[in-house]
Amino acid sequence: MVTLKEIAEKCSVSITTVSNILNGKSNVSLKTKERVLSVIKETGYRPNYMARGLRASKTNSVGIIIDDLTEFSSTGIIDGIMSYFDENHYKAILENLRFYSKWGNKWYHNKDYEDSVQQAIDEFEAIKVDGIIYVAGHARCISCIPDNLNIPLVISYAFTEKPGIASVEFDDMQAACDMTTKLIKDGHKKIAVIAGTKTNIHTQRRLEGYKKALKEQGLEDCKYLRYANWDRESGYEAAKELLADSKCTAVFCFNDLMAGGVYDYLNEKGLVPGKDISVAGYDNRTMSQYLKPALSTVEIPLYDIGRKSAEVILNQITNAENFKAQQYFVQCGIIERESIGKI
Amino acid sequence: MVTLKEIAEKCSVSITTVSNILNGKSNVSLKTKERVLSVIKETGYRPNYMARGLRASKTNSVGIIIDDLTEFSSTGIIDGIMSYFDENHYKAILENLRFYSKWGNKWYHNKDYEDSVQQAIDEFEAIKVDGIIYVAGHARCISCIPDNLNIPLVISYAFTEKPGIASVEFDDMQAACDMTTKLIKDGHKKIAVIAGTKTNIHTQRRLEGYKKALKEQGLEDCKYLRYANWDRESGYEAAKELLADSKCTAVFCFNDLMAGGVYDYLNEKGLVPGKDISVAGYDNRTMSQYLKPALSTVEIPLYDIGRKSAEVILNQITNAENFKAQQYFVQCGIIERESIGKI
DNA sequence: CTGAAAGCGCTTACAG
DNA sequence: CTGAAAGCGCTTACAG
Repeated sequence: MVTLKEIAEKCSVSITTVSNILNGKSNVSLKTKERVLSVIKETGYRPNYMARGLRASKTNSVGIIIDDLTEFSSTGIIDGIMSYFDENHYKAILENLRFYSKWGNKWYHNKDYEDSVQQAIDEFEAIKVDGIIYVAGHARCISCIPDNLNIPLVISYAFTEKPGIASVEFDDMQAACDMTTKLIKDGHKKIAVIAGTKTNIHTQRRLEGYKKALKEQGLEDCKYLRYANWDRESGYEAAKELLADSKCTAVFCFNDLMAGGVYDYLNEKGLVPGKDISVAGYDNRTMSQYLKPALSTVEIPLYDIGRKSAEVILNQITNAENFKAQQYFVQCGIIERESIGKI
Repeated sequence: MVTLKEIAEKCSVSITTVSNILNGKSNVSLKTKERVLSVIKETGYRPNYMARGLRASKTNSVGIIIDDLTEFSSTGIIDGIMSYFDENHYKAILENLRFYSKWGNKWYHNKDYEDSVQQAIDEFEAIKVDGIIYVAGHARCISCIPDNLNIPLVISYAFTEKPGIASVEFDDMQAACDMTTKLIKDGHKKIAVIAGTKTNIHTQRRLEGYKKALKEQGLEDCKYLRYANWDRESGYEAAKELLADSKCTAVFCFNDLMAGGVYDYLNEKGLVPGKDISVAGYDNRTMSQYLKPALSTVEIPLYDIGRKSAEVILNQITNAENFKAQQYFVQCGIIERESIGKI
C-alpha cells in the first residue's frame, strides 16, 4: 500500500504539502499541485481510512441500525439511503438487529430490545461513524436513545419525543384518508375496515385518516371495524365476521397481507373482489399485484424515505451548529388496480 | 471518550498492560487483570476502532458488495451473513452497486459494470476491511476480480474461475431435478418447461436438472420448451404458445413470476392450476403463496448461503495459510402446495 | 507557498 | 509479570 510519505518523497515535497493538496487547501502553488496530483494518480494512492479517521475524527461513514432487514420496508429505505450516500461519498455500515428472528412479533415489548439498540449505538460510537440512521421496522415512539449521545442521529420510519432528534416518516394518516375518499367517490357508503393491532401507531393513524375522510365526505362514522393481526389468516377471520351479515360494499384493509386473507374468504364464498365487494390494501407489496383481481393499494414511498433520511443526517453532520431537528413526512401514492368497483 | 491511557492511569499500570489484558494475552497476573477489567467495565471504555485498525491492520470488518439490494435474493443472503458476523463480532460495511436501477436488466453486458466492481473492491481495500463478500444478483462466472487483490474475497450466489477465490451457490441443477422427479412421480409424463433467458446460467442448470430427471425416470427428452424473460408477462406469452395445442399435463416454470403469468393465462382460459394442468415454480417468493391455488415451488436457501459465505470468509481471514478455495453448493428444498395434481 | 514536529489511540517487539 | 518506546499513516497548528 502506497502512503503519503512515499508520494512526498517521489515529488520531493513535504508530507504536509501532499496532505494539503489532498484536502483541497488553497495554499499550494499550481505547479507543485499538478505534479503531486499526477503522481497520486499514477501510483493509485488512496488515503488510509483508519489513519485519517484517527487523526481527524471524521470517517465519512454513517452507521445504519435496522430493526430487522427482513421486514418488507427495510430494503427500500436502505436502497434510498445508499443511493444518496453514493452521490455524496459516504459509506454505510450496517447493524441488523434481527428482532423478528430473535423475538418474533412482540419484540418491542421486550426489555432486551432497548439494550440491543443502545449497544448498537455504542458500537457505532466506538467505530467513530459520523452519524447514525435508525431504520425502524414500524412506526412508534422510540425512547431508548441515550441522553449522552454525542453524534447526530436520525430516525427513519418512526419518531421520538427526544428533542434534537429528527425523524422521517410517511404521511400515514393522509394516505388512509385519500384511499377512503377514493372509495367514497366510487360510490361506496358502507366501508368496513380491517385494521392492524389496536395499539399500533399505523393502525391509529390510518383509522384517523379513514374517519377524517368519512367526515369530509359527510358520511357517518364507521360501524364495521375489526382489529386484526396484520397477517393473512387474521384478515380471513376478520372478513368472516365482518362481511357475513353486514351490508358493506367495500373493505379497507390496513395492509396487503390481510387483504390477501379477505380474498381467501371471498373466494371461498364464491364472491369476486372488485365486483361483489371492493377491497383496498395498504403497502403495495409485490404480492398485491398477483392477487386476482390485482389489489388497489397504498404505496409507501420507501425509497424517498431513505433518501430524505440520508439527506437529513448529512445535513446535520456537515452543518451541525444551525441544524434544526424536525419531524418529516413523505407523501404516499394510491395504486389503482382492479379490486375497487364503482357503484 | 475514555482512552487506554486513562484506564492505565486509573489503575496505576502501564498502557501496555491494559492493552495486553484487552487482547487476552496470558502474561498478566490475575490480580491486576481483575482490577483493570473492573475499571474498564465501570468507565464503559471501548477501544478506538480507528487506532486499533491503524496499528494492527485488522479491523474486524468485512465489506459486502451487492449487485443490487432490491434483487429478491439479496436480503436473505445478507441476513444470513450478518447473523454469522454477529456471533463472531464482525462488522459489515455495505456497498450497494444498484445495477438494476442504473442499467436495467442488461447490466452485466455493460463495461461500466466491471469498473464499478473494481472500484468497490478498491474502496474496501482503502478502508482496510479484513475481507470482502461479493453478493451477486444472479449466477454467473465473475471475471472482473483484480489479479493483485491482496485481501480475502468470497463470491456468494455466483462463482469464478479465478483460482484461490471461494464461492457459495445453491444446487440449482439438483433442485430442478428434484422438482421434475416429483412431477413425474405424481404421474406427469409430458412436462413443459418455461425457462428463463437462454444464456442465463440458472436456465442452463435448471434445464440440465430437468433433463436428468426425465432420463432417470425413463422418459423421453423434452419437446415442450420455451425460453422467456423471467417476468410475469413473458410467462403468460410462453404459456399461450406452449399450452394451446400441446398435450402437456404440467408446466415447470423456472421462476415464480413466470408461473404467475401462467396462472394469468390459465385463468383467462377458465382452466384451474393443479387440476386441469399442474404448475411448478422456482424461488419461493412471497407472492407464490398468494397465487390461487398456492404455488408449489423450489425454495432457495438464501439465509444458509449467507451463513456459509460468512463462515468461509472468516475462515479464510483467520486461517489464511491453509485455506483452500472451494466451490460450495447449498441444497434447496421443495415446497409442496396446491398447484401440482396427481394423475 | 512550504515544511518540521506533535499527536490521534492503539499494538508490539523488547528489555528487565 | 510489567513497562518504556517506537510506530501505524495521517492532519494540524505553527514557524518561516
